[in-house]
Amino acid sequence: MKTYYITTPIYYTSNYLHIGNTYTTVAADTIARYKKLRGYDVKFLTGTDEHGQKIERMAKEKNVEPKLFVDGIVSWIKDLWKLMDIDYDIFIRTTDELHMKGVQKIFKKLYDQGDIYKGSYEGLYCTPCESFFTERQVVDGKCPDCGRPVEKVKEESYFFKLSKYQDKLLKYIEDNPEFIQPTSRKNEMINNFLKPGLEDLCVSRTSFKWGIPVEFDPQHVVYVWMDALSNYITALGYTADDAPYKKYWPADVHLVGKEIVRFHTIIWPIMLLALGEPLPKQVFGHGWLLFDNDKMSKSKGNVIDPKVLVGLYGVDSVRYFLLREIVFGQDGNFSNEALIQRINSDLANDLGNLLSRTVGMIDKYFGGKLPQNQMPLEKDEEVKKLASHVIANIENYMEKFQFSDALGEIWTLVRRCNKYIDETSPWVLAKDETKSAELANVLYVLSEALRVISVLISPFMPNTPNAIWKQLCMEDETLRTWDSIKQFGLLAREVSISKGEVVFPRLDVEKEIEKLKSAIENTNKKVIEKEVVKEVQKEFITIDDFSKVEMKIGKVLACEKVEGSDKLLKSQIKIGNETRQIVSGIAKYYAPEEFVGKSVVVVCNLKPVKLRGVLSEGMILAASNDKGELCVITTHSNIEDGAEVR
RNA sequence: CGCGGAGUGGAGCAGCACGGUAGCUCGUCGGGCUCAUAACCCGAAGGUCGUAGGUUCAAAUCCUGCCUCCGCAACCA
Repeated sequence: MKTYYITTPIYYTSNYLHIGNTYTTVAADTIARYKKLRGYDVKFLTGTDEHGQKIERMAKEKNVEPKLFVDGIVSWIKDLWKLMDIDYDIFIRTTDELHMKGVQKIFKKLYDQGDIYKGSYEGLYCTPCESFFTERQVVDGKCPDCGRPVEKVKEESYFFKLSKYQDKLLKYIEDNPEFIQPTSRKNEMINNFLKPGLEDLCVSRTSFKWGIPVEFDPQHVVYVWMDALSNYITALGYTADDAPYKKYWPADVHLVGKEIVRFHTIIWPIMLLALGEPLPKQVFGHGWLLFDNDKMSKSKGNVIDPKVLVGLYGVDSVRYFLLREIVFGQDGNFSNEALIQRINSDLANDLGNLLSRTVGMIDKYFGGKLPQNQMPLEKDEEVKKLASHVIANIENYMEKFQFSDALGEIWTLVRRCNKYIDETSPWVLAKDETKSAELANVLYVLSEALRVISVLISPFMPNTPNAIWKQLCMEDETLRTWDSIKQFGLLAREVSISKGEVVFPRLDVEKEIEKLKSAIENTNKKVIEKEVVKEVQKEFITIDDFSKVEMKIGKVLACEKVEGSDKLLKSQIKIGNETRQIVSGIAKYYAPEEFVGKSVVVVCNLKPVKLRGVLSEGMILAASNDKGELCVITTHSNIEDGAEVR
């Protein structure tokens, strides 16, 4: 059996995913389902990229282990894929043992053969933020995050010799026009990066720990791309013997967003060239999903949470919209109006209604079962002919991932069926007893067309076909295959029906838009980070664990706002015979002057950290709720500072 | 001259790599039908294809300049 290996990018687990990530994954899922339907042995890979400084830092802020932090996000993501009916075969996490081992081996191999060497990385560093920035990122010589000056810092790190392979890669790209799709992106890569020449890539870091250690130099962790990109082969057990790797690699297609085409068409192929492995057959860089023609971003508060949409309209509607509305490869636009309109006109009016009227007539005119005696009409031929055209066209479009066109084809058939009803006017036939055989035929043709349609939409919309099959009592699974629909008329003549729910109820446009708008706004208001901690699984600790935390009563001697921050207060706290400086994120709830004199609970043996560049030697305990309201813990009656809390 | 994308009837998009009647969905207007989810079917109006030049018998499509919008620039799909 022919194999087909398709991948999505692995998603970075610093936050929840939005509709854009969902878009990529839905597209990949649709291709995977389609290929399965066409008889391929498919492997569909997705997963998560879980390392890096950003995650290390976020976890630290939440006071959880990085692994625990990402576990929370990963389970959220897996839920999302379940919700979206994503039928992946492998879910790789970069924290998986299999992956980490694989990356270490790859790194070592490249080092041993001289493609990775030790050098020093010079970059612009912002000490309070503990981050490196590129020259382009820096704004007027200042850190783009906090606005403080950055300084040039040298750090020992390993480099990967991209330049060594650039000519080989250029040749490969030119010899394989299908490799980078769409073509416009190919030109971009060649002109923008390959022709000017590549710089060697920094592939290790010593400035943080949350990553895969370099086996032979554990000071270093493997940096970003070498870690992330390797997933496509480690997931198949690249380094193990007789692994699926041998069967499925090279990948048939890596589906990626346009912003990471570069990594997938330059760094990744060069890694593979260096390893002596075959290159993926294709990297497809699709466009972005914009919101009302604006880029989605958290700061703009216009991020669409797919769970909200699915909650309101169901998976199939959302998947249909994404794949129909947007030309794959180009940027597309999400808008509430467009979503509602698509659902209404295509799904409710055209498809849902077609099913409903067909089933309704079989019920009304024949008591729910068509008679054997049927008489074909001339008009049938047009429907049949169109059906086979449509199938052929879809096969064409799907090879090029033109989902929108493929769906458009299906809908020409749906519309043709509605027209066929008009042309044959079953309600007229029903009045004339001698026309009973013609009437039965009309309804048979419609049922059969619906069977074709149901199979055609199944890669795009995994649930709707079931509803159709149920209403048409189509239990025979051999009638649900791709090959079976190429023959019009396989469905048994005596169609029985069982009336069911309306598959896509018609929506009241204005009401729905309002509803959608407020639902989206509400979810965006929620402070996302708050939830992360909640979702991290709680485990029991023992009294010994608890006693590791040293807490004492402290008295606030002085307190002031931390400059450049609207959340932080810096307090001098007397704890017995020592005084400590502690920074806490409570400025929104306490004015510095009202905070002075309070007795508070201080965690004393917390590792000191710098917050906004200000040293903090401990933590003041406070209670906070989901609304973000906050209240510092204080004492009920007088007790001297320095007293232990236990 | 950093790189790339976009500019097509009221809205959203296709078409452009291989020049030759400007297509689709929604909306608007008119008509038909009544099986159906006030759904369906037919018809009509509406476009100097951003702009200025060029190539050509012929340009939305190829070339050049300009204008406007957007994105990327080594961890946003």
